[in-house]
Amino acid sequence: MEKTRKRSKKRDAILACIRSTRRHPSAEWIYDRLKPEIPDLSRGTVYRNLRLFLEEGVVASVGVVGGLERFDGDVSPHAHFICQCCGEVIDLPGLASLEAMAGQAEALTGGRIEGCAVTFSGLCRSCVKTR
Amino acid sequence: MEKTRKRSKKRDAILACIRSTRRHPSAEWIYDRLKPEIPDLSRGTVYRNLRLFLEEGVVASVGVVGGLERFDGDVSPHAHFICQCCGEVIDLPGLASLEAMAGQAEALTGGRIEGCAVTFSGLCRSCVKTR
DNA sequence: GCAACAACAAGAATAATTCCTATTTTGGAG
DNA sequence: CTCCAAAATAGGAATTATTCTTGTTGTTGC
Repeated sequence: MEKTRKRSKKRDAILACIRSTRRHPSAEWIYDRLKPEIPDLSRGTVYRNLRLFLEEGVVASVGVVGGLERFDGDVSPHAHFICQCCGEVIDLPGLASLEAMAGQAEALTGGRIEGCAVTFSGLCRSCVKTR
Repeated sequence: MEKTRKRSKKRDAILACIRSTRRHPSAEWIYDRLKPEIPDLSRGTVYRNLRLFLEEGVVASVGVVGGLERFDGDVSPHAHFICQCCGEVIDLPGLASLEAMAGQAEALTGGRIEGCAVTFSGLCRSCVKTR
């Protein structure tokens, strides 16, 4: 609404859906969630708009978990924790020294850095318990 | 050689191939490179052994670039830079505060952290020039 | 050498994503 | 409001990386 430049109800619904959850959804999850509400929604539309959002920078890709790419409506720099057991993706805001690292990386590569993903993996608290 | 517990010439060749390059190869790249040398090599063998190596911890997954998963024979903790233009993956060793971040993350999640991937993306030096 | 078992080849099967074409929706102009 | 051109979409076929299956080959220990 605020940032997207182009029209379309479905596009808006997809973006709203991503922003409405902290679950870091996959394309299929978004499709399943919106389909009842918008019966004539097709997967192609979800995939296409996700790519557009990535280009525009209004959503970010968190990585691939269990073969499905996961997205995040929060594009501010922050890290993620991915549970190898249940596949849950958890935000880790406020991690220090993230920008310092980006600076070092830019100096090392001599390129232009546009994104930064810090991802920890392991077992989340509840999966640790059940083992 | 030093670390793998099980037999097989082809398995050894695949691991040696990964360790012989800094290009962070994909499964297909490994297959293409070894095929002339080992004509009766099949893709299944490459994929299966890569999964085994991941389980054993002798190789690491760097992420998916352009739809292909990329691997790294260097499993020591270090960051990567991925060029969005040419797809090159560059090592960034010696980045400070990586372990401090892992500690913070473990405290935040209350889970068990087993892996850590720091990935910067953008344009590499040569791709910046050609733009 | 031979039995037991792990590794393998070959290609079929799977599944996420992209692509293609005809149709629909949108926003603006008359 | 109506009509038009451009943009977006539906639906499903096509693509493609990866996994799975079956029968074969190679290896190890005896």
